[in-house]
Amino acid sequence: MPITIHDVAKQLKLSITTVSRALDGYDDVSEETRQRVIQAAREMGYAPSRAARQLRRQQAEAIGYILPASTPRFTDPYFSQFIAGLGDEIAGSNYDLVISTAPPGDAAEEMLYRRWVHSRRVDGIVLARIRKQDWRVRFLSEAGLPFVATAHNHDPVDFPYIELNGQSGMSAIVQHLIHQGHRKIAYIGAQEDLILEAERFAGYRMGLEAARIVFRDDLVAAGDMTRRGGYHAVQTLLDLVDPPTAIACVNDLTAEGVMRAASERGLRVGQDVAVTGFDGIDDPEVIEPALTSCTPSVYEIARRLMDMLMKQIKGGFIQETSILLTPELNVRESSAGKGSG
Amino acid sequence: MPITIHDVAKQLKLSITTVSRALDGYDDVSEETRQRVIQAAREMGYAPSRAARQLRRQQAEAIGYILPASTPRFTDPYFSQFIAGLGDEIAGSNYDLVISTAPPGDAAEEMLYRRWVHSRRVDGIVLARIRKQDWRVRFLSEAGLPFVATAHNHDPVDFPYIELNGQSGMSAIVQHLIHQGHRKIAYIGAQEDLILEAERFAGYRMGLEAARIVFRDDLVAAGDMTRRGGYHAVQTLLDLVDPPTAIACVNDLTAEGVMRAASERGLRVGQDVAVTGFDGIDDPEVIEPALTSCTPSVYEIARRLMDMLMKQIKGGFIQETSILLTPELNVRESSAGKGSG
DNA sequence: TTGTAGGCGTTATCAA
DNA sequence: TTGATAACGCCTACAA
Repeated sequence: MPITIHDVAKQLKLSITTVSRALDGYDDVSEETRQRVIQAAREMGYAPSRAARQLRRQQAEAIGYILPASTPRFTDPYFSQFIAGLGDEIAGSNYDLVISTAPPGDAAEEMLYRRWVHSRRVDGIVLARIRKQDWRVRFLSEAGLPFVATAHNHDPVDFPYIELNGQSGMSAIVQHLIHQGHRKIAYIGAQEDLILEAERFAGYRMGLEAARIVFRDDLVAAGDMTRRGGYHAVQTLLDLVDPPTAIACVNDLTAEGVMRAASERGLRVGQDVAVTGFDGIDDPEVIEPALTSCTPSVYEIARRLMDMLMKQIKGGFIQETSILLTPELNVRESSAGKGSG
Repeated sequence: MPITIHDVAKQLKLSITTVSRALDGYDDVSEETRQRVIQAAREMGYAPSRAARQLRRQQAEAIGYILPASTPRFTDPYFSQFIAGLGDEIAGSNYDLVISTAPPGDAAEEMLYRRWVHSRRVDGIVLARIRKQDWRVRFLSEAGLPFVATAHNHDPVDFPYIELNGQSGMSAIVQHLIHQGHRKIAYIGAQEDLILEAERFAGYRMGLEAARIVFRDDLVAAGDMTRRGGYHAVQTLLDLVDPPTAIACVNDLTAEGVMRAASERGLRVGQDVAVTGFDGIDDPEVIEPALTSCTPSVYEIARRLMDMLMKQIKGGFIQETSILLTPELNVRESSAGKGSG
């Protein structure tokens, strides 16, 4: 039988009101009483019942995040880091992070969102992988539930998000490579229907144009944002009669696959060939050479996103509602080498 | 303003009692009434308030899992898959999965567990990475909160777990390697305070002994269950005057690091050197050669673990309280090659 | 500075 | 078969 506020009150011969307010830090309770209450609460192992407090306060004190588990075995470190960022940021408050998995676009996904909203399960939601047309956006904004997202889309509804500017970021990467002396710069992209692919590819072309380098479409290959995708996509590029000296990848995972393929062929990454990523996965798992990518990292973005959501919930008002971050280049070994001109 | 049971009752000119029971499937309500209630509830978008129901029922309808985020940027795919397994299994019920992050052994970790228990935040907990001496075990069993773990330890307390038998598994791996013709078999282990390390290492030695191969301690290196750890640990082994022809790793990630190091040195994994993992991470990210590891996978174990916990919570009694699975070998390319004798 | 009392939305007991 | 009513544990306006 768990300890309730009544037990503490009885023990101290005080009313539950006083106990409640002493614990909540109201200033209309004498310092001496407060100390006694705090002391007793700790000794008895008392913590307010979550359910009761939620009912009374009409707040769930929880944030929800639905993992887009397309396969049962998703393992992009992007999501681990994203969750870590959300978790670390929320840790300071006493809000909880509630996580569910559902395949994107699935009926189960819709059920889940509805249940969370109708049963007032969470006070806010973090939306990942926004689709071009996303019913969730309208649903949540109609329900009046605060949410933030990792990208914007073309829905008519305005909502807060933080997004890395893929175009300027990729353009900067290409210009960096050019600055290193590279002229034959390849690009490995993602699935065509993703917004981020369109933007990053546009950035790639922009970067080339800025240096008046002619676009060669044999230097473009399609991956799928996985290591494996990068590994396979790069094979054709490396087999070319006139192969690239630098390879700009749509994300970090693709770049890791590329590096693996290169080193299997005896090419030294950072010397014989330059490789760059995008996303800033800061991963102790990753092995040298360190990957040139950009900041802020996913982890950082997740933290800011959570902060933004909490402010929205608490204050009701946030200053910046939509943030388009210009990524900064984080040059490391993988693109240190000089191109062959 | 969310819809409550009163709204539904008023709309139908029924009492809240009837509505509640119609929705909960009691059989003392006429079929006609039930249909009307269900219909109206759906139309009005009614779902019972989580908080109120929890308060009344004295149940949180949630399971907790604390991610051992040693650094802010943990990214072991093991955890992604573990979470996916928990999430997919719980999805059938209307329980939620509550996830927090805390560095293992940290004060914050302890606070978190205490808060969850005292505020009756969760009905059960999944414990990962059990330590040899783990205060959590005693704490939870004293608090009477159901929990399950991914391993047992030497605490005097009995608790339900599912565990891959590290000893027999690793022993089987070593014997497999011996069968392939290897005699110089190295082992790369994990942190010493982990139970799984003790067991898997014991399995390694058992496997050698079974074939009367003399144990060489220069063939043992310590990693930390990361790719990077495997990558570094294997360097010394490969630099030996009399290097190993096969390397058994404590987990899949370590093995990936080892494969990377080997291929950088021009060694063909599966031909020049055999490498094996442990855990059965079934990861679309992983690149060839396919890694010899074992089944059932983490994902599978997570599902069974969640199932076990739910049964314990619901029924109060579970048949098998501790399951020691004998892992089956999943031989793939990485250990296909023949040893040099 | 402290105590009394009402109600948050359910579910469960009992009576009609 | 249905309805009135009492908790569940907490917070807070109001009274003392």
